[in-house]
Amino acid sequence: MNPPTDSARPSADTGDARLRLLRAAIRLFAHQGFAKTSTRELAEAAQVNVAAISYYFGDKAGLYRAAFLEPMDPTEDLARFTDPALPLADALAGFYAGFLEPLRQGDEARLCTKLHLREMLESTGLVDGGLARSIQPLHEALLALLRHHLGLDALDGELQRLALCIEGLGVQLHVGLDINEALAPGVNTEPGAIDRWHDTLVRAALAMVEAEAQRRGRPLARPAERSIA
Amino acid sequence: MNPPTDSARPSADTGDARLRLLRAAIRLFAHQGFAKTSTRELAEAAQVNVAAISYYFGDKAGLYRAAFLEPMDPTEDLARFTDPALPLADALAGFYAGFLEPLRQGDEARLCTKLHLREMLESTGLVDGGLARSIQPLHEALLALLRHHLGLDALDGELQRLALCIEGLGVQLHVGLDINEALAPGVNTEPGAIDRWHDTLVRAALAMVEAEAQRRGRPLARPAERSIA
DNA sequence: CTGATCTTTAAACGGGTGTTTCAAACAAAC
DNA sequence: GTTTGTTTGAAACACCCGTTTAAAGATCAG
Repeated sequence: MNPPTDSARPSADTGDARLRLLRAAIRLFAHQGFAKTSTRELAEAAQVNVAAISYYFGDKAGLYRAAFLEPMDPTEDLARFTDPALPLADALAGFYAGFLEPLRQGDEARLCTKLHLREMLESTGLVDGGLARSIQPLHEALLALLRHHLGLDALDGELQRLALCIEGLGVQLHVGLDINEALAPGVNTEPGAIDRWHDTLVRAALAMVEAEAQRRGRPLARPAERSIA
Repeated sequence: MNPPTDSARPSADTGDARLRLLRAAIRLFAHQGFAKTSTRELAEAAQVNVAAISYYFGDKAGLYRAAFLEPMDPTEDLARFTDPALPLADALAGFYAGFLEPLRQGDEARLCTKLHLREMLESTGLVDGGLARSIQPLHEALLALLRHHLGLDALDGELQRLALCIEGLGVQLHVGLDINEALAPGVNTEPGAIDRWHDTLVRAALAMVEAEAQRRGRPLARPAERSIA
């Protein structure tokens, strides 16, 4: 009669249906989006009655929100590169590590980021502030990092575009996971592929930042030691 | 009511209902995707009866296919940068021009590319080979360009990743049109924004290619004042 | 055991979906 | 003017959607 809320949930052992539903939601929503995923499909995938959706999450949108917000911890990603003492190359490596770590882990984490990416590209409007909470801080932190290493006081359009380009490289990896594999077979699947992508992305970002520093006639505050083998 | 106000229209063009439907399809499908767009919504937007969809295109999927394939001409984009005589910077400028031109034109072209991008990201399976036909040749051409300017005979993973990064920058512009504007207001809308994006992208790609040339110890045919360590 | 509370079940509801129907309206050829 | 073939319009069809309902099952304290 009284649906349990997220805060006051009964013992964990009974929440089996809830958990299965949540997992199925992450998978299906990530794969085919919100509109193309029906409640009956979700219920069947989770081996749960359709009514469980409204029972545990209110409605389909509530389930989507729960699946979306489940594992969000933006502060963790930020900590990897915001330290101003880090050399630029290391900071960029930390920045992209946040993008690549989900790929290293199992399908669960990968699907989670795919879900977030999907929301970013075509916002459903169901997750209020989900974008701002996860992306905006990352962007601000990257801007601060670039401003610091470029020795700039103010923020201008070129810096914004540079930041968006650097972020775009990371986003592209997830967004184009399938199509990249189609264009260049093995680029994502061969052993050590993720490490190679990491190196490539860091080098690319580094080159962009250095080129920008040169363009402005302001050499990098902390010249990154190139380790050319 | 007032079905055709243009009663004087000659019947040579099979009625403009088909065209209006096609235009509405491009707009609506690009904005909200296939699943979220209903046939009645399409008909109303085109000021056409619902039956016209099945009459002209068979069904909703047929209309989607028609809207998707309508203005596809990949050869035109290729011609902009495949000339081996072009300096690298000019070739890259031509490469990105293909991405940016739709942004310069009206909404029609922009929505068209958005439709293609959307299909690329979450393939509906409705357009058979639509991806391969439009993207694959671009990728191959870019690979050839890079191989030429880097003086490489063979094709390796690092070159593939470099090409995907360069393409990713162009894709990111369209994919992240809305979110980029949210993160950095004015970056897409201010006057001359597209020209600035063009410069930024070309510089970024150039920096990536030069860094790769340096990494391989094979300076570009047209080296900058960078000293080789 | 009884009774109370939480969970799951099957069926049903209203509404929206893609598609089809069929008759009326139309243009052009006879 | 009549006929013929085509284009349009409103309604109807069967189906699937998200959600709700009320009853049955499960769990456990007393």
